[in-house]
Formats: sequence, C-alpha cells, structure tokens
Amino acid sequence: MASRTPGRPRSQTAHLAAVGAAIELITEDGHCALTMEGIARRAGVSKQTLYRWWSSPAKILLETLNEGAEQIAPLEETGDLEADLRRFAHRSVLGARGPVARLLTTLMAEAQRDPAFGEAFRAGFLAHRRSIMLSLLNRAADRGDISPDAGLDLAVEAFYGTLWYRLLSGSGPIDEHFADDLTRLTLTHLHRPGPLDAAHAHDERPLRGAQGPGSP
Amino acid sequence: MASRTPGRPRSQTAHLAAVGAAIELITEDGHCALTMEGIARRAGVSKQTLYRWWSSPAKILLETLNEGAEQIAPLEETGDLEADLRRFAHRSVLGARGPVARLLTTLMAEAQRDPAFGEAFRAGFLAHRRSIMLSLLNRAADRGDISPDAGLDLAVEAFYGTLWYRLLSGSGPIDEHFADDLTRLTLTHLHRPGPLDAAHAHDERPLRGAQGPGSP
Amino acid sequence: MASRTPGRPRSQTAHLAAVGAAIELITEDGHCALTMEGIARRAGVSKQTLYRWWSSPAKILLETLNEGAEQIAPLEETGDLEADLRRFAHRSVLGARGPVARLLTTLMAEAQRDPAFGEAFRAGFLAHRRSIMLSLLNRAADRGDISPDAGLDLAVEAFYGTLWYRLLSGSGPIDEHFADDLTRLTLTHLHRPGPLDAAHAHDERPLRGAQGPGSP
Amino acid sequence: MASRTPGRPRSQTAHLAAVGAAIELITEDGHCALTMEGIARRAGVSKQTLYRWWSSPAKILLETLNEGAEQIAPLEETGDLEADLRRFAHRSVLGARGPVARLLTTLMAEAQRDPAFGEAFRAGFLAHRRSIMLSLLNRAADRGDISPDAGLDLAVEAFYGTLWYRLLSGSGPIDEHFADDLTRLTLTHLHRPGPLDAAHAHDERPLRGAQGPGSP
DNA sequence: TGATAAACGAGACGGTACGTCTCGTCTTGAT
DNA sequence: ATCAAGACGAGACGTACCGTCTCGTTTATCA
Repeated sequence: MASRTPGRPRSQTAHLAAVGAAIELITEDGHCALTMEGIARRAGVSKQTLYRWWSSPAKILLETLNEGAEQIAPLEETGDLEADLRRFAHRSVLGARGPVARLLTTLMAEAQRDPAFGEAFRAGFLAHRRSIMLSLLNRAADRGDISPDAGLDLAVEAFYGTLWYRLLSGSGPIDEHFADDLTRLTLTHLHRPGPLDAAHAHDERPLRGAQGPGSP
Repeated sequence: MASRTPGRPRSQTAHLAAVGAAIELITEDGHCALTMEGIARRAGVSKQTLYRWWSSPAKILLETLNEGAEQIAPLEETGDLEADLRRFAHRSVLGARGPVARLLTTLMAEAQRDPAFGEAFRAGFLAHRRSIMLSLLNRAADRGDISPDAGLDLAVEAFYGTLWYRLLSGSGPIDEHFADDLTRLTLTHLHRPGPLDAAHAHDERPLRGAQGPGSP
Repeated sequence: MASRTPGRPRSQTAHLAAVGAAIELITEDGHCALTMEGIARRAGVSKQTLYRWWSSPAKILLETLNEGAEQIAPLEETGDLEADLRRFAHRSVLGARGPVARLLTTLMAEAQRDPAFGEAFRAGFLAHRRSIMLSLLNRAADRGDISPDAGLDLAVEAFYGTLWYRLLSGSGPIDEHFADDLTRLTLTHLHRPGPLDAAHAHDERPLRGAQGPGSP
Repeated sequence: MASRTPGRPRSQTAHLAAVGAAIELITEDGHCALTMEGIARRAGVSKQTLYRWWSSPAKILLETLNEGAEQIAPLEETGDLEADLRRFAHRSVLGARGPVARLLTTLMAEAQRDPAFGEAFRAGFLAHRRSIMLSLLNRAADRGDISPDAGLDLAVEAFYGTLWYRLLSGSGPIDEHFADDLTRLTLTHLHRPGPLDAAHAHDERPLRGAQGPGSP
C-alpha cells in the first residue's frame, strides 16, 4: 500500500523557490518583468521545471494567492449585519494593500491578455470571492435583516467593483476609511432598493444612435 | 502664410492605417497579439513611423479612445437628476459594449503593466470620465436635489467601479438592464448617506494582524 | 556456487532492446535523432540503465558493429593473392551496404565530434580492420607474391580510404563492380611501386606559402 | 542610379565576426561546441542575424571553406603529368593541415548528420574538388600521356579517398611525404590499368551468405 | 528652380523571452 | 544491485518582438 507514483518526487524546494521568486519580481520591479525566464533565473530553477508545473507566470501567482486565501480564518459572524459587513470590508480592504495590491492588479491584467488564464482567474478566484460575500448576505436575508429582493448579487458586484476600481485606477487610498465607505455603500444599497426597481422603463426613451466608444 | 515646418508633412494615410490596424488586431485576435511589429505589418507602415508618433501599442489605442470620446455630443440635461443619471448610465454602458469592451480592458491591463502608460491612462482617461459624472452630480447638488455631503466622489467611484468590474470579470451582461441597475445603485447612495457616515468607529475592534493576502 | 555479485543481475532484455532501438533509429530516421532519450523511449528502457552501460549513443552502435564483425567467418585463403584480395574486397564492400552504411557513416561522424569515442573507434575498429587486411598482404609477401617494400600500409589505406570516401561522399554505388575496382586498384599499387618511391624530391620546388585552406 | 534593395545594408562586420567566431570555436574547443548560440555569443552577433544568413553552423563553415578555396591561384600546368600531379598533391595535402583539418572533418561529420547540408557539401565542395582534379587528368589524356580508358574517375576517388581517410582516421601524418605517396599511388594506377580490367568475373563465385555488418 | 529638411518604406542590427527538446544526474519504490 | 519512472539544473533550439539604426525615396517649404 501507500506507494505512490514511481519516479523522483516533486522537489518542494524548487516549488517554493519559484513561487518566492515570482512574488519578489512583481513586488520590486518597476514594470512588467514577470517572465518564466526571469523567474527561473531568480529562483535558480530550470525553465523546464517551471513549465512542468505551471503554464504561465500568472499561474504561479494565482497559486500563491489561493494558498494565501485558504489560510485566512473564516469570519465568525455575530448576527449583526452591519458589524459583520464592516469586519468583512476591513478584512478585504486590508488584505489588498501593499505587495498584495501589486499581485492582484498583475493578475487582473494578465486575465485580460491570456484567455485561458482569464477563465481560471474569473472562475477560480473572482467568482469564489463573490460567493463568499454573497453567502454572508444570504444569511442576513435568512434572518430577515434585509429583504431577499434587494439585489444581493448587484450589491456584491458593487462592493468588489469599487474596491477593484480603486486598486486598478489609483483613485484613492486603500485604507480603513475606504473600508468604512464600502461598508456604508453596501448597507445603503441593501436597505433601500431604490425607485427604479420595478419600473425598468428604459425603453420609453430609446437612447438611440451610435454614441461612439469610450464611456466608462 | 500658413507655412509650418519644412519637410514632408505627416502622412495622414499612415496614421489612419496604424490606428485602424490596432483596432482590428485587438478586435479579432484571440489573445494579446497587439505588438508594434504586428501593427506595422497589418497597416503596411514601417515600424519607424509608428515609433515616431507613439511609444507603445497602448498609446495608439488610447488616442483612438479619446478621439472617439470627443465625438460624443455632450449630454443635454433636463434638470431631473434621476432622468439625467439614467441617460448617463445608459450611454456609458452602451458605449462599453462590443469591440470597445475589448479596447477598454486591453488598455486597463496595459496600464497595470506599463507605469508610464498607466499614468497617462489614469489621468487622461479615467479621471476625466469621473470628472464628467461628478460635475453632473454637482449640478444636482447645486439645485438642491441631493445633499452636497452625500459623498459624490464615492458615488462616482462606485458607478464606474461596478461597470469596470463587470467588464473585467465578465460577471454579467453589459446591457440596458445593467444600466438601470447602475442608475438605481447610484441614486440610492446619493439619497441615503448611510449610518456609518459620522461614526468611523473602525478601531473599536482592531481587525489587525496577519489576515493573509488576497481578499478581493 | 554459481552466485556471483549480489543484487539483481543485468537484464538481457533491456540490453537487447537498447541495441535494437539504436539500430532502428539510425536506419529509419531521416536525420540524426540518435539520442539517449530517444533510444530509451523506443526501447522502453530507462535512461539510467543506458547510462549505466554505455556513455553515449555511439558506444551502443559500436558494440553492435563489433559484435556483428566477430560473427564473420574468417576468410579462408587460397594462396592466390588476386583471388583472395578479390574475395576480401567483395566481402568488405557488400558488408557496407544498406543499413550498415548508415551505421558506419554515423559512427565516423560521431568519431569526429566526440574525441573519446573517436579514440575508441579509430583504435578499436578502423585500425583493427586495417590490420586484418594488412596481415593478408603480409602473408602474400611471405609467399613472395609481392615485394615487402611495396608499401603495404599505404595500399591498405588506399583500399579503405576509397571505400570510406564513397560511403561518406555518395560519389557512386557500393556494389560488386566497385569491389572489383577496389581489387584492381590495390593489386596495381602492390605490383608497381612507382617511380617516386626513392626520390622524395619534393623540396626541389618548395610549393610552400599560403595556399589558403580547403583543398581536399 | 545603381540603387539596390531598400533597407539597411548587410553589416560586413557582423558577417566577418560570425565566420571568425565559428572558426575559432572549432579550432580551440575540445569537442563539438559548434552551436548557433555559441557562435552568436562569441561573435557578439545576435542569433537572429545568424539565422538570417545561414541555416546551420556548418553552413557558416562551408562558406569559409569555399571562400578560401576561391582565393587559391589556379595551378599552372607544365604539361608534365608527374610534375603537375605532384604539385597538385602537395597543394591538396598541405591545404588540409592544421586548423583546416578540423574544419574539414567537422564538415564531413555534419554532412552525415544533416541531409540538407550533406547535399550542399557533396555537390558544392566534394564534387567540385573532384572535377578539378579530373580535368587535370583529362588534359593529360588529351596529350596522350595516359590512356583515357584508365579509369580516371576511380583514380580521383582513390586520391581524395586516401587523403580523407587519413584526415578522418588519424592513420598517419598529413605531410609532404604523404603527398608524395598519394602522387605515386595515383600515377601507378593511371599507367597500369590492372589485370581485372576486362574480366569482371565477379559472379563466378557468388560470395553468397550474410557476412554480417562492419567490414570497412 | 533648386536646395534643404522631414517623413516615409524597407529591412538589418543586438537583444531578450518564448516554449520545446535533450542532456546527464538524481531520487524514489519495486524486483 | 538493477530496474522503470520521472523530476531536476543546464543549456541549445529556432521564432517573435523589442527598440535602434541605416539606407534610398518621396514630398513638402524656402531661397
């Protein structure tokens, strides 16, 4: 029993060196510079070994990110939506600062350029994060704290959207004040469904014509 | 008079061919493939000519984007905030569909990889877009429709953030229904400042320590 | 008794599979492709096993060649130099056709690239072949059929040289007609020592200086 | 007028550096080591430039060889076959010594491994050399010095074969004495067609049976 | 009417990274 | 001790694109 595959087992040393080198490179370097060649050089690992386990630099980073995320203790909830949401927002915001910010923006950029990685990143990371927050809101809805008709999905998107936008556009600091802003934003939305909710009268005025590109 | 510099004037043909080729490439190609070499090949223009006028492929796209944005007629306002905001949202959302979506995500990705371009993109495009929406809200505040203390900047960030997140993450369709969602979201934020507004009690429970990376 | 070294005995299966795979590869493949990696794959033998017994692909082939040569029955001589030489030439020529031709040229090429193998090939194969032919001629000289001053070494070199040249340069077919040509050539040399034999007047006209490279 | 192709002209510097580096590498290095990568490093030339002009390291060497051969002044003939042949042999032998020897054996080895290069080498170099010597003999036959039935082609093959064999097998020194040996060998063959010339009785005794590989 | 000057196409150049291949070595468990 | 399996560091393969650099040509303004 107990016997696994034959052959030399995977080197944990090389594995860790690769991951560490990738993190170092995106942290310190002024621009891009995240290449398989560079990681191999920095880590003292052969390119072949990298390609054996990962298909691109971004995959190495994504593994790091997911491993790090797994080590986060699950949020114990108090049953008070506002308090829970506030703690969730703080945790999310503070976990996206410093070197991690660079990691996240690099991955988001790579997801746009490499469709295969994009799929993995969207399904394996972004969607997973949304589902965690969504389940938090769902429990609150189950308790009756918020209406289940309040558009929880949209609230989640607005929460992460605003956070990602600040990361990507540098439109402001990623700090505790921002976490509070996100909390307030989300609570507001959950408690006030808004006047347009039932109407959807958007086809009364057709908004016709080609408005040209570039509005966001 | 009218005489300018001596020498052969800039070829409008080559200019347009370059821009057109860049658009074609990001539109049709499955992945990345936006290189100076490729644009030159496609456009029938020499690399030297491209480098004379633009320093990177992204710069060519950015020029396209800004030229397109200039041709959009300014939004005539009715004075009804909800109606105006709804028209603004529809215009923004519908202007980010189709080929333009690809253009936008490519530029956002490039902005993360190339610091010089990132600066230009953030200041020249993203901030400019925010300022347009912010002035819309400011006029409403001047009319007294909303409170000037309502966190207009944050509302703008939430609007564009949610839109960009959907673009980048593919978390849902970019359609008129989404535009209505964005409108409702924004109005809600503007009318209900939210309970946390003055408190900022975030240091009661520290939430500090190593939470690990990767929360968004 | 019967027990020799401890441990698992050498696998005859693996040995034969390796040799067979090497032969197949040089026979069938369009070009080079004779690598340890390829032999291991083809033979279903691990690389480690190959390296344990041979230091290079050429060594595997050389073993094959020498084993094959040992199985050739010694030439029974009639005492008639012309007849014996003719049989020797036919045997040599016909034994260098078909797949063996590829084997020989591959080994000669490898002998130029790998000094260690070159030494083994020159001393263990080429010189050995020459010595066999030389002893044939020596016996003829002992019988008085040819003069011992006739430059037997040179005759042997001319015989094998002409054969190898045709193999390597493809300057003509390797057939029985060629074997006859070689026989006649050799006999001619043996019977007519040539007018320059004693003179060695080569320094009368110096012919020195920079003639540039590349005359053969 | 006289305008040639547009674009930057070929750099003579890079060209010469590449050729020089290739020569240096085969001259000094203990074994193989003739790679495009290595030549590029040594020459300070980019790999792309090498591949633009040559398809393999051997092609670079072949060019050197042919350029060197072109600079050899044609042999002025005296009309005395023995003297002319002797001068030809000396020139050929002395032109195959030293660094050139390494060049020649490397090319012959590569011709066995790379069929495309082999074709170029055989047709462009080996056959050309033979044709030069053959025309020398043909002129002697026209003068009546030798019989045109003497098998001039075979004499040429024996001459070059013996020279190449010594180069490849290291069976003796490449010196003036060897040149004299080659001269005598060739003259002998030309003047004495040999007893087997008309017979071709090689099918009287079939030489049947598998003699196994490896006779040369 | 030239001379001057800038922009143009073409394309070669030294680099760097790509992703693949083979090298020769090593570390497993099984025979 | 030998075997298969297979991971490892090393480095060459041939290609793509980078950004720079000549070239000869074209098209304007200015003397």
